[in-house]
Amino acid sequence: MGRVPCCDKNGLKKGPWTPEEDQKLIDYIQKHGHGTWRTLPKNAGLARCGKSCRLRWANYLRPDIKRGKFSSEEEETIIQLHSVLGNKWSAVAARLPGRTDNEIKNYWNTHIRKRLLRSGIDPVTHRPRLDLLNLSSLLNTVLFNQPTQLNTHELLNIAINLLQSQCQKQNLFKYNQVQESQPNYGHRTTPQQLPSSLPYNPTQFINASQWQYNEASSCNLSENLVTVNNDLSYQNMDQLPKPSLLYDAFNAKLNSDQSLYNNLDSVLSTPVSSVTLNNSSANINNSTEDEKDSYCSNFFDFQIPDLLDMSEFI
DNA sequence: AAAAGCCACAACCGCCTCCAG
DNA sequence: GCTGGAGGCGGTTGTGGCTTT
Repeated sequence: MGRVPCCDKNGLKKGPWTPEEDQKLIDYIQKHGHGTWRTLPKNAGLARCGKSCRLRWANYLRPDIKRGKFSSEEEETIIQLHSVLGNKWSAVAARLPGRTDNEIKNYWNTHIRKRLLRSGIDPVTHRPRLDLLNLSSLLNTVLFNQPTQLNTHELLNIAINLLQSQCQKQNLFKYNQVQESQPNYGHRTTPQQLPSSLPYNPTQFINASQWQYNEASSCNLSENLVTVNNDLSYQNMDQLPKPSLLYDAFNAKLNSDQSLYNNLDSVLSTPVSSVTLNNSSANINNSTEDEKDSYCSNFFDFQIPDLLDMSEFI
């Protein structure tokens, strides 16, 4: 049989509220308070159900509602709260004075969720969507300083793994072709000078005068989960890696153990569902604006189009 | 200029929890 | 302890306005 409806809907109006209805509801509540919502419509002379009245009041007519565009601060607050509370819109709204759960929910679905997706962030887990990542989007994230939960090294590391895996799978990328087609990449060391042992360890490609780690990081793959152990911390932002090192590392990996790539290939052939980051204290989002500026200027010195062209080999 | 598509958001629906009787 | 009503909540839909074709 199901549940009895909250009110008798025969003859009750639905749809958008008219200004006259709004005024009746406001006048009644200001005079008597809302009391029992079920009996309010009749007392206020409204042909609506109590539930409709309650929603109209709570989401639109309440005097303490702040209307208008969400500020960037409010947007950031919503994202942070959502990462902790999930779709508990009423709980999120309780921490944003003047905003209703319905308004926040709508704003999330129409604006924030889409923005996160465009940035490669899963709006449910607030983690990068590795199943959608490719080299150019990764680099765009780094180069244009878009919000991300991965730091530069992690992005480069994953980009290398993904790119290599896909190149191996499709057999479209030939080492010699790259070597011949690439112009001078500034500080890039030649592939012959790079070690070919695996697993890939980024510290092997580091010029100590440019950047350094306290500890090396690692990237573990198992079934649908990628775990990036971020046990490193940067001495300062100027010591972050330059994208040219991606090319170096990439070349080095092309000479490396096939078995690892076969393993990567099998792992990455199924969509990766999530990423677990440990100790992400080096996240650039925690940096000051000056540090970010310095950090970005390093990248814009690099030949971005040439690097991005590498994605065409995928 | 008209039709189609897209977007934002108010409003609705159904399920859940709480609590009084 | 059980029942049912009231309110709360989150997902979804309807619709009007704007943009694109």
